[in-house]
Amino acid sequence: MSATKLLVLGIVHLSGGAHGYQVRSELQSWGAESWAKIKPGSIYHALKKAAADGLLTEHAEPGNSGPERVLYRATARGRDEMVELVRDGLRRTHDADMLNASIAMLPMLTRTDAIAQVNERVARLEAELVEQAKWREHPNRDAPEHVRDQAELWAGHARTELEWAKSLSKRLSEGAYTMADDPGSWRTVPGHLKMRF
Amino acid sequence: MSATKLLVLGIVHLSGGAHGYQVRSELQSWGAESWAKIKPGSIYHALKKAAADGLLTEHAEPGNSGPERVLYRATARGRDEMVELVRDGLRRTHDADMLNASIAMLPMLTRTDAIAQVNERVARLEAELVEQAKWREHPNRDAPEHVRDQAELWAGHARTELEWAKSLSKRLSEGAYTMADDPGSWRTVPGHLKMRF
DNA sequence: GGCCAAGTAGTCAAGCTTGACTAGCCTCTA
DNA sequence: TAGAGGCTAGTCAAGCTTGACTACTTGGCC
Repeated sequence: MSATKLLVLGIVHLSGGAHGYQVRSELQSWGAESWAKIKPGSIYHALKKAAADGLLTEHAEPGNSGPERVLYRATARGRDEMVELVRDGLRRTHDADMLNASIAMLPMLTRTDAIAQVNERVARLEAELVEQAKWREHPNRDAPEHVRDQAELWAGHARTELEWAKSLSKRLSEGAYTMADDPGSWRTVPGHLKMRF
Repeated sequence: MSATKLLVLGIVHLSGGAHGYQVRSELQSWGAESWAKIKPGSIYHALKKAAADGLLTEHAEPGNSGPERVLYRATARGRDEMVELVRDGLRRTHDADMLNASIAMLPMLTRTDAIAQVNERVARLEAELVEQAKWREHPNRDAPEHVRDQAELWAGHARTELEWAKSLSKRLSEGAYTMADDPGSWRTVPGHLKMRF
């Protein structure tokens, strides 16, 4: 699960530099503990790891008020890696956490790129549904009955996701959201103004 | 994620004693690596942990042909704990892995119990959908636009799951599947015959 | 003025998961 | 008949996640 990594990198990028607790609070205000199941401990770990990997830089800040804290800033490599993670998360099926995280970080992509990735997802879901329908005609004798039944649920989820992805693609085409290449995006608006989109 | 624990305990119970590789193969034949994302390493770990916790017993078997191996058998406490895990997984929303694992182990429950748990899930999903609809009328200004959009996807999944759970409940009421209290269940059929339901 | 609750900021050990690796046996084939 | 490849069976270190814990500050209330 690199959803944690994606979200943590994303918040640091969007806010133009942040310390651990800030990342934690921001994710909390997005309701991310519930849909991404991220606990505080993981956030601090992910920040340190990303810094060790050269995706973020660490600046120790003496606590002006309150305890000492560490400021993290994005590096160019970090941004590239994160954009790649978002693209991957949009395409990859069977990974709800990554999808959720990627949606949250959608405006990191340019509009055309985002549309391309979402369309790729649509294509994959359609292919998997075809595959699954085939499987249902020739069920595996080894798998018990209720395991086959479970496949039914998965197919339902896939159809829901398919409709949703199609409508997202459409909305993006119609100009919804402020994407990376739009005026007023996180790339063109200075630091502390970014967090309130 | 205790889905691993549930599946591992479940296979050992259903087969009436198994060694690690057997559990691994059985899960593989169910396609469990894909829907439960379980890797071999986790299986061996889960078996050892369960044995340490008194949920399984360990019997070293000298390898008659091939390497040495360890036989695991279920204990009474292990069965109780597993039944509780299945019930919990059926009720708990927001945890796809547990739900999948619980469905796979559905016949561990008695029919009336299973129906009760599934109905509880239905009730919870309905409540959450109401909650979510309320939230959509008064969206949180702090959360960016696409995060709200993501909620849309979740609602879609919830509706799919709701329909599915209702139909499962109905099928169970109509006598589908061989449950724990039915003749021919895993509780009444001797050991090595159990794996082919 | 003093004390408690809540907020800020983060550490740490323990536990689970992952991916790569070991090692013996069996079967087929050149 | 030697070797490759695959199946059986499992180990292990490294990495990620979790939950509990520390410590300091601020604000409010009696």
